[in-house]
Amino acid sequence: MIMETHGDICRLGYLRIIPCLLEDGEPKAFDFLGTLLFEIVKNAEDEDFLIEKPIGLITRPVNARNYVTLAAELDLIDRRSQTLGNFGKLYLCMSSSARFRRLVEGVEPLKLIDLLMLNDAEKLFFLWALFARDYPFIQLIASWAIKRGKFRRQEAMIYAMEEAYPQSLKKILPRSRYDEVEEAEKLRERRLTIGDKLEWIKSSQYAKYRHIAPPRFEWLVDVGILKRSGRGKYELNQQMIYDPQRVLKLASLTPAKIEQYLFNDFLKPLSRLYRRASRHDVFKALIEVYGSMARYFGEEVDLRRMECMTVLALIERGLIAELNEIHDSFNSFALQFPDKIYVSPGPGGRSSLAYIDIRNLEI
DNA sequence: GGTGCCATATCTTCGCTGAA
DNA sequence: TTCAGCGAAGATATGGCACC
Repeated sequence: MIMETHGDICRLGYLRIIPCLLEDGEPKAFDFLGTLLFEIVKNAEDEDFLIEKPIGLITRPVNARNYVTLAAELDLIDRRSQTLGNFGKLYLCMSSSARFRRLVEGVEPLKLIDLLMLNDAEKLFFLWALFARDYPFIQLIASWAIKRGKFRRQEAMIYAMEEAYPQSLKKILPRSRYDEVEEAEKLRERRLTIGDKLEWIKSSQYAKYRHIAPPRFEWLVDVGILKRSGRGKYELNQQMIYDPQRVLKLASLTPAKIEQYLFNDFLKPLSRLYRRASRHDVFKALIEVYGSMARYFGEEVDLRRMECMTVLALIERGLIAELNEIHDSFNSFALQFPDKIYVSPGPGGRSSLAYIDIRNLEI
């Protein structure tokens, strides 16, 4: 679960720049990254887009820095080494990252709308990262939001902080930190003792609410589940590419089961938007994804992750294939080219590692 | 009244120095 | 060589305020 958030960090789109800043492999202090991020985005203009009054814009180095912290929480950055984290490496394996590389290199400027809006593959990527890293808080919030359909921010904050937050802490914190759970369970009681609304809004408890709950609803807007319907109001996004019932199912799963569902049944509604990938498409995408992943993770790459990334790579090309199909294809390619494609057990036997000799493989 | 943005106080970690 | 003490730098939590 993401423990550090700030009211500023509402836009996931900015996070795509951060892995590109770390691609050289050199460790970078968070303040330095924040300054770089600020310098890159400060000149992005877009008068048409600004009419919609988007929130969470980077306007100062200090809020750019808060985005760097969020990137670390989402494992785009590895906090200890201050280099690329696992999700940061995975994002760089997507072809969608190319334009942010060019932006960082100063080759191609981008408009504000390009910095903030995610394409479908990126929406799925961030949904994956959020549900994996903010478990179980984001799941509870997403379920509540879908069941409500339409709601005000105030009521959403109350639910998030007084129900979802204590439940989530209870699930993830060890017994030694049970006092934090007990503190969270008293939030409602404490709020109710503050009679005056003005006093409530000025209270430190309200300040805490503002920094923890609202960004999460904005993230659900960015991944396409919710949409803003006026100041401080949200509703279900009727144009969402997903099926709300499948989002509810996804929100009920433990992190270990998320990938299996997200990249299989969850994708079925996308079939009406994308052309079915052929075996040749799948093979080509697998080889390319392997090539990218080998660059960041070494020659033996996590098979499951490679297959998930292949789903995203196909969506980037306007094609769709589910994880099970990709897995079957990989197995048949491994049988066809046993000397060039093989799988070995990963550390601890939990995952499988794939190796593909791409130099001598004819597609 | 509610929201979004910005600043800063406080806490934590890191790294250097010198004494044992 | 180890470790305590200290200052600096970095990280985090919270509060204030302008504006809608």
